[in-house]
Amino acid sequence: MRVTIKDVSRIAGVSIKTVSRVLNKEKYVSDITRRKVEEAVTALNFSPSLAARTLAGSRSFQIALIYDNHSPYYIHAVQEGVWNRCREEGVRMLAQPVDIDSPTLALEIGGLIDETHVDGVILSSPVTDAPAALAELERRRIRFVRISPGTNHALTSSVFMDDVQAADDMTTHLINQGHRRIGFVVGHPNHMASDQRHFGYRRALDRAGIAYEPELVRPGTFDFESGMAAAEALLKLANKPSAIFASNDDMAAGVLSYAHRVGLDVPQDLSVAGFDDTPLAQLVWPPLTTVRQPVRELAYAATNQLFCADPAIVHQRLQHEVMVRGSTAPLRKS
Amino acid sequence: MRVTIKDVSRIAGVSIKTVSRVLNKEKYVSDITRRKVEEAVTALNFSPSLAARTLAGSRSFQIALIYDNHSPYYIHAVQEGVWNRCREEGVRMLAQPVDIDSPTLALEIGGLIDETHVDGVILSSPVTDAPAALAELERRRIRFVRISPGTNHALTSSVFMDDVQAADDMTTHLINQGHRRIGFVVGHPNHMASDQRHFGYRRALDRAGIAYEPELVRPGTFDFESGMAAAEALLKLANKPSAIFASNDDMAAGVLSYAHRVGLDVPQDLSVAGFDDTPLAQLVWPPLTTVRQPVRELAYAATNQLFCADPAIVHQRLQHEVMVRGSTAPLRKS
DNA sequence: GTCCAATAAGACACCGTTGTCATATGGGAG
DNA sequence: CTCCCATATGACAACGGTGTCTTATTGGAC
Repeated sequence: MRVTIKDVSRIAGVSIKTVSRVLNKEKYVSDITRRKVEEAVTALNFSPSLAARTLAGSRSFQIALIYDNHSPYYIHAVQEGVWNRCREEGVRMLAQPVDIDSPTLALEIGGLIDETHVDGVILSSPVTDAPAALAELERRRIRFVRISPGTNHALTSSVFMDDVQAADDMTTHLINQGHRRIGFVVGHPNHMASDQRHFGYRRALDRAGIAYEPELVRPGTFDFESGMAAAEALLKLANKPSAIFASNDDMAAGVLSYAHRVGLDVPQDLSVAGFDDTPLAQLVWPPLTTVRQPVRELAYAATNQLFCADPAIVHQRLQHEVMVRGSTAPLRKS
Repeated sequence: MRVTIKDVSRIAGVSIKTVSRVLNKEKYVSDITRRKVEEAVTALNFSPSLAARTLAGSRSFQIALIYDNHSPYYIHAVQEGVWNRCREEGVRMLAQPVDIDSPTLALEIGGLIDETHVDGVILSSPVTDAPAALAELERRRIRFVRISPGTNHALTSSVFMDDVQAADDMTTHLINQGHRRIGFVVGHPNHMASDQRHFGYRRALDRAGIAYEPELVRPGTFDFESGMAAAEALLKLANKPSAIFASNDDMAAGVLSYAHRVGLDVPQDLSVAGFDDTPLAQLVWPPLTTVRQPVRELAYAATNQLFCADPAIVHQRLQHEVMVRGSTAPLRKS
């Protein structure tokens, strides 16, 4: 029924082992033989069974992408980046959502690896910092690369951007526009990036000689509602901020929305900045000034490192960019 | 190194075939034996190799989800729905992005099936209507279920919502608010849903005795920019509409954005309605009146049908809902 | 007491590849 | 001319499970 390597070998007039050699681009195959095999493969439209290759060989031609992130945009971009690199390599990507707070996290990841024999794993933030996940992967001595890890940098290769510097850059941009009272909305406490962005904000203020005021800093959870709530709290202060920097775009959209609701004009009455540059940033009014995080590129680079033969641990930093759009403006003289 | 069924059989003191029986919940295993095996499985933390099961058996415990949709929100919801049902079934989901306009589409899908031996396939719109994809799946006699197909309904089981009725309902809602000149932004011509929503709009107008005016209908491609362009065209008409119904949320966000840009107040000067109820609908100002499309539920139901033993072709319609939010208001008397 | 069907469990081939080892050939160094 | 190594190919076992067939062992009907 199914076309197998035997059919190919019969048509090409060689042994199955030789077909296998051609398939795996091994040395010691003559050009004539190679061509015969390739022709037979094309003629029969043969695709080797991954199951058989996995069972017999030492690779499975599959890698897993493990994530627990509730931003569809982020996940989508990560999947795209990983997939693009996988496709070049002829490797399948298994996208695996998990819950990092689940007590069975390690079991799930272990089961995934046992069942699928994946050749490697990409960990997307915040799974990058789940101790149970890291321990399990270490225990199995499986190769893995992390995208934007927050802790334990020495553990594995990773790719990331400089969240501290990026938040510093954005804050500095606002300061340069004359703002002195700048509100900040912190991200979800599960994400290490939240803390880093918070620190970048503080560092920029410090360098500019502006006092850090706790009342200008509000907790958030990276979602729209928490941005709105934070905006409400900040704008009800007696001495309210002239700009609000939310540490992701969803929360910035929440700030924007609250501002509209109470009749504030953005950016004339209030400047608003976000972080991530998700497509959302350009789907709101006014379009958000935000930090572009190169998610697709990060995912692509991480996958590339996984495929890289060299087992050395490499840390690769990709460049962020401050995208200035309509939601920020110089401080109005009052 | 790896824990195999042999290790389990040794610990449990039974043959590997008996372990296999327990794993597959077959009949004719005594309770005592079953318990012994289960204990050994737990003790060794054994997960059977999917590769071996696939090769030896008649199932692969994997299904493929094939999509080509550029809306991250939509894909994310579909993946979640499919994944949720798969997890219950102990089956892995292979998420496979494709390009429906690629000349190698059939080859790619064929290769995927040959390589992975998937037990079934879920097709997400608009791959549901790509003739090359359908023909390839038919040829291989592989079971597949479609989510929101636009054509060829008799071919397979499917789940969908009534796009015509939904667009009709939304248009009727606007008419009930007093609007008579209602602009419409058509979706991407690749998607059958575009045509259906367009027809629903027209049907509602017709029933209300309002003339269908081609100048009020603009082409779009389901993205923000095309929504903005359509809004510009519509609002520059001599006799401009008092409401615009964009056939998805991204385009509605574009309409909103253009309206803001030219200083129109929504909904006082212009009502805007969308379609899909993606999270975006609540991340813009004002929040969008839109049609809720039950994407997660559709995906879940489709996967459920795939797992359903009964091979009968079933068509399942899920209910939509008009979500009235802040972007629409009764027509102002002028 | 005999027979048969239902229950319970094992032996063994097989799925479609790759890894290992054996074998054959050709050409350059000595 | 011999020897050896690089090149080229094949035979065969192995990977870790499931399908099929065979072989006990019950227990109820006659």
